[in-house]
Amino acid sequence: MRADAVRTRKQLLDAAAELFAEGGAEVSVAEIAERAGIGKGTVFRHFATKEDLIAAIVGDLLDDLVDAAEKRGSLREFMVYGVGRLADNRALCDVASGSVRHPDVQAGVERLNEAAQRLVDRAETREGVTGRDVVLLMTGVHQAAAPLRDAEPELWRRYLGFLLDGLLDTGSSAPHSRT
Amino acid sequence: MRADAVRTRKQLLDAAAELFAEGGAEVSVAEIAERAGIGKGTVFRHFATKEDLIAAIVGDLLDDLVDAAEKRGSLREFMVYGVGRLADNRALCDVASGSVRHPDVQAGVERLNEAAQRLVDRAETREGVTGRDVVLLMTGVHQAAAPLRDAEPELWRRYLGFLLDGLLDTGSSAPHSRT
DNA sequence: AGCTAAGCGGACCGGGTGGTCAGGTTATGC
DNA sequence: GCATAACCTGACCACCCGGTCCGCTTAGCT
Repeated sequence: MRADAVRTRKQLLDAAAELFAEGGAEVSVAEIAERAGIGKGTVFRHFATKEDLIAAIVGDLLDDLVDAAEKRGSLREFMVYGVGRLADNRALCDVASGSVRHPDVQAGVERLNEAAQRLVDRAETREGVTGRDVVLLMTGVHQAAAPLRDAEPELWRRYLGFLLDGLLDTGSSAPHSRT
Repeated sequence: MRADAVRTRKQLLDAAAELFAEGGAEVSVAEIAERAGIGKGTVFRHFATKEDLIAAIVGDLLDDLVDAAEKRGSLREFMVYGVGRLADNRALCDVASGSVRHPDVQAGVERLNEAAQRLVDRAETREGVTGRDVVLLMTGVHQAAAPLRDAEPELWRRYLGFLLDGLLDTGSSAPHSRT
């Protein structure tokens, strides 16, 4: 790959990551190209399809979450981190809601489910809770708080608290204790 | 209003209600007109804008939920009913996710929040829970289960159970409180 | 320096959208 | 039955989208 192509590709990926984070996967290719300072045709030289570009961006986000699942100690910590990421990245919300059907993305979600499962195995949760449940419920918590994202950006923490009290089977802290 | 116009309007509203329920608010006006057996121009004779049509349909759905909140005894029953409605009506999901900005719809949501508040007042919930929280959390529960809507259509019941255990402060069957 | 292929840009294409309008049709009051 | 206004229609418009393509530029090897 030629040196200038590498530079161009980086500009493209940076712009796409930024715009997808702000506006979700519906951001137009033209807009991304403009932000990257390149032509629209160039976008399709690097990625055959818009979906492929989305998959490249979202794949990194999912990898980051998998890392978090493996490095963070507790299920609770992981969920706090995960919902936080959902809250500041709309593209992640799009994959969570199933509107991104790219195979790479689905594989990434599968890896995330498995990583979450490992956390569940180590945690004391209600009977029958799976890693997949945890991942889905994180998106639910975020979606609930999303309409007030601007007015109350920290609302999801409260909602995640409600859920965790119903989900975790902690012998220590009583479920309904404040914060 | 002329008699034939009344009939036409009904056909339009029926078709729109059906299609919005199945496919959400993104269903095209052309599609609605076709299903109703009328011309596209006729749609705009009855509703100045597509948003107005959506608001008319969604307004009825919200009224139904307000009725449910007033007629159902318990908060739990209401939430089961509400999430069930979300599960079988995509237009309702769209208003829940905030993608419908019509003032009539916002007013409807506000009425729903108030009705939910009355249920909360009568229920034993965790401190500080509001009717608005309840409405938002219903959408969250649904959104969490939505990606598996086809594979496991009843999944939301399980997730709603988790949430209710964290939300309700039932003196009788304390969920996990080993106190 | 010069050759060549890789890289780039933006006009262009087909398809789909919400919305408009001139002109034909029909219900309804008289 | 007739006049007329309300009503309906579908061709049409402007706009936006993802994706293509060809002519121009330029990096990099020799």
